[in-house]
Amino acid sequence: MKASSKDLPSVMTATQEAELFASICKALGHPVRVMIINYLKKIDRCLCGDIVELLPLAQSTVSQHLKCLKDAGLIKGEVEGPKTCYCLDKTMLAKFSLLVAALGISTRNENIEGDK
Amino acid sequence: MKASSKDLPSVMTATQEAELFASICKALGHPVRVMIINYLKKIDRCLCGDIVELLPLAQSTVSQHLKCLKDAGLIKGEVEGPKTCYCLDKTMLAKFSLLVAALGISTRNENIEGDK
DNA sequence: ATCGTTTATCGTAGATATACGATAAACAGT
DNA sequence: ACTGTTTATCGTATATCTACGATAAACGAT
Repeated sequence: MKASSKDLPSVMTATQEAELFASICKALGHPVRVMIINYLKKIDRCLCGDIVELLPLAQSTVSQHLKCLKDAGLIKGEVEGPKTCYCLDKTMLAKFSLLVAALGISTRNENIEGDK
Repeated sequence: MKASSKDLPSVMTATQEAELFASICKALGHPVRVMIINYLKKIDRCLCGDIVELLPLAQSTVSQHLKCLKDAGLIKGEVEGPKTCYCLDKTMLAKFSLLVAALGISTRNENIEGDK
């Protein structure tokens, strides 16, 4: 995407919020990563190997998914010797919740342009 | 040894909810599509051409993004002669809201596996 | 029927994503 | 130092995504 035009209407500007929201959604856009998030929500913290044992995926693949979630800021990894302990980053998840709320699904809708 | 997909714990099962959530997130995982959603939220309904005029993208590209959002169920397209009028599908957006709420990072820590 | 408008789809090129095995790196314990 | 354990990263093959132009399809109006 080019998105360098400054004369675009504000809704169509690639705002930081839209970018952040899209990047989080992208990270959550794979079932395995959603499952990992759900799993972490349940057990609080875990090692990469724990997930490898639970999923029919190679260790390198799981590690890659974890990296994806970590790059998006959704989880944190704390190195403990040769192991890495992962947990949810609740700050980012809360931020995500706010962004979704800002998508505003209410039945009300205000007309900004006035007409069409 | 690895568990076969039948023995996976329920959190690690590719539930319909996880699949649905991931597919919605995937559709929202591109800034342009987020902008389109925001735009639709603002003006309620619009044509493909309206968006083409606002973004530095080819018509075919915009149409592709619209198809992506439509396939994910986030928007509806209503054919009006040679034109197609797009609007948000608030039902799906509400569903998305619920799924995000289920991710819920707040103090409440309920289990989302019950499948409503 | 023909023209103009609008949109969807096709074909395609280049970039990302996703999976894997192999390997390297970082320790803990002998 | 050596071994075993755990994880990250590299290289790679395949698939999907993203963008474009060209074209087809649908329709209203001449």
